[in-house]
Amino acid sequence: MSTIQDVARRAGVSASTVSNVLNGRGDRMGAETLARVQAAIEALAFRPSRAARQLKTGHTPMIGLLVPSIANPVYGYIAREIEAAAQALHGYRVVLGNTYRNVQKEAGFLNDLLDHGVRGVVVVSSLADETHFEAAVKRGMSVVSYDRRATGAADSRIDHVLPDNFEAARLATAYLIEQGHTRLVFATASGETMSRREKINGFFAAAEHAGLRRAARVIHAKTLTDYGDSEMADVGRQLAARLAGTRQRPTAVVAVNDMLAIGLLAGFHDAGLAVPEEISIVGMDDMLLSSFVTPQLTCVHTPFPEIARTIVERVMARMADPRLPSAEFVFPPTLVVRQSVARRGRRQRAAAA
Amino acid sequence: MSTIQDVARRAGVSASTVSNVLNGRGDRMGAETLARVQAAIEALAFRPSRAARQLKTGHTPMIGLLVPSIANPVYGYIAREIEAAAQALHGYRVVLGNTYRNVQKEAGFLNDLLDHGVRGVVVVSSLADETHFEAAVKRGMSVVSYDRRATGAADSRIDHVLPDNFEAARLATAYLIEQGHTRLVFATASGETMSRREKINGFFAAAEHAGLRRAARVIHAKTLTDYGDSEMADVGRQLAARLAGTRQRPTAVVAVNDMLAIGLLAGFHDAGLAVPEEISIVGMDDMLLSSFVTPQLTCVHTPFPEIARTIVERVMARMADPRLPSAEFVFPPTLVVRQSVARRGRRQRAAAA
DNA sequence: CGGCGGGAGTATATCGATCTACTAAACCGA
DNA sequence: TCGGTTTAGTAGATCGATATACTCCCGCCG
Repeated sequence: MSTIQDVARRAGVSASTVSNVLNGRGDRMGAETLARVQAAIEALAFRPSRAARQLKTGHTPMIGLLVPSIANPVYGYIAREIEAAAQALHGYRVVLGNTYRNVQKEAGFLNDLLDHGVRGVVVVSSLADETHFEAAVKRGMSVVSYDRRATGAADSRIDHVLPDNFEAARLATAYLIEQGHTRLVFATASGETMSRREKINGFFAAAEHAGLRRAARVIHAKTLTDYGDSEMADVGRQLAARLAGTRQRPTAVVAVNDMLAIGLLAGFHDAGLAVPEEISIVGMDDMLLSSFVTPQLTCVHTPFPEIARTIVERVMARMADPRLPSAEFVFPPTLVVRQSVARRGRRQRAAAA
Repeated sequence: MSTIQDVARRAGVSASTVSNVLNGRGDRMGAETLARVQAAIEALAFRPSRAARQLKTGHTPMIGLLVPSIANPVYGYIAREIEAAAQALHGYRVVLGNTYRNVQKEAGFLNDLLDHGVRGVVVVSSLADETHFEAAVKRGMSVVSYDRRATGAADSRIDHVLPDNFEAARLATAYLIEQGHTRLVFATASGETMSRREKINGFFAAAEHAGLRRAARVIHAKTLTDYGDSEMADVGRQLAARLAGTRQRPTAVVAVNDMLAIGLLAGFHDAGLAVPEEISIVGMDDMLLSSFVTPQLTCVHTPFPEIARTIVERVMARMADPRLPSAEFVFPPTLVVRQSVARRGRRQRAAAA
């Protein structure tokens, strides 16, 4: 590995001059000197050491990315978009950490990033408690959070990017009602994240609006760890088993997310209940696989690529100016109709009664 | 952010002494001095700068992780395991890169890692051409490759960890034959990676062994980009459509991986073909979602957690001693029987004829 | 009493870049 | 011809740690 000194020597100039070339200040020297330096850089295949650079400048082109578990396809999808945007648009690399929704792990990751001189981080779907992020902000970290709303602390300097979870659930529920469903269930994992809370509110709002508040209820099941992966699908499967055995079975269920919806699909299939003929399902997220399950999942779409771009732009902006007032970016959901919801007319209702 | 100098001043010692404390050489000083230094570190919440450390030592506790696309759930799963192992077992962080199976992107990532002083990298499912990795090795990088076999160059200093792909396909195919299937197809994406080649060989070997070589064939479809994600599932869906329309339809298909198998499931469903009653499917990988699709996917299991641990141990070992002779670690596959394969007796065959 | 070994701790060069402040020469107009 | 301004380029401090090669002092042995 050659250093800036080697280049300087070979080009017959000082290290300062090489540094100037490196940093786009080629105009501060003669054309021929510039050419000589460039030739030397080329010849030695010289690449400046990031560590040395960072030591002097305090910057390094990296951001952290914290997800509950990258094995969850939804987080994988966002992660891909974020990495791609950071890299292509800003030349930044991404340090990935699985947090398993664990405060210790999150705090540890943040500390390590700080040690490494990384000054921007994206936090995906973390728990409600934001205090460790605020500590990091105080130590100079720019934090952008995905899928969490701002908490109490008004001037926390943390940006929040998120889908409109209330509206997403409202939309899903309203669609079911429109299709003639009246006995509705919202299925989720126990453990309250912010987004779950808001989805539940949206669900009830839609039910209320249609005068079905009393026929709408929420069911949930515990997970061992609550960080996603196939566990979320497991929850769906359990919930489906429970619902299948119920008297006065609901005719439609709104799933807190697509992973859970996929679990419901599996569980209803196990129980011999046909979806959507006997029970309808709406998911949320619209993950890459949602159109590959049987039946194809009707769900609320989240615009992940746009969201990822916003997230990345925002970390970059905040790193450039940490005093930026914190902001919230809410993305509107849209409904994607596929095959997991059936129309339920008078006929079926009569038959069921 | 306080520095080692601040700590030294506060403890009334030299920076050297603080450095000694930091690096576990507390025995080189009086007990009371040690205590004073520790107190100062504590009081200032001092954490040494990685950049400075790295500049001096040439090391940084990070490895690179290169995947075709982290949005592909299978890669997400391995990535989670690798990150967890690197972090928990060695305190290393992971820099993630999506390569889209693109040599330029891979080479660029490798260069960036080298610039950052990262000296170990895990390469998942890359293309056959290994020359850019060898270039990185020459520049001091320790490379461990997953799911590729060693190429020609005998002393490439690259380790290879992989499932036994030949055996995996052989196992899947043998199982189908055992269940009475005779018209077999191996479904894959076009574009030859090493692992695909070996799986195809295993497929034919099993067919041959059963005297069914002439009834076995391979079909494939093009992908735009060939890096996984939902595209692999798309290929499956296309292939299913094609197969559904064939005279002398196969009775069973071996999918090159679970993502493609899921696509087949979707495609056959679209075409009104029942799986497994009318056509059976075996997948490979056993991804987290394979037991959640309908019907649950029978597939060959890959022991990802063990594989991940081996990979991590190997990068660490190689970073500790780059002259380690390169090695290959092959993991045996096992069959997981679920619901996507039906037994096919004389009766069905007669009916089909 | 002189010298030697070891314990406790420090001075200083170093890693590889950046950047501010400087110099030396050329140029230029009056 | 001289001071002032550009142009071209450099010296050297600096970022924050590490590590080698010291120093200083004490005790102990012969």
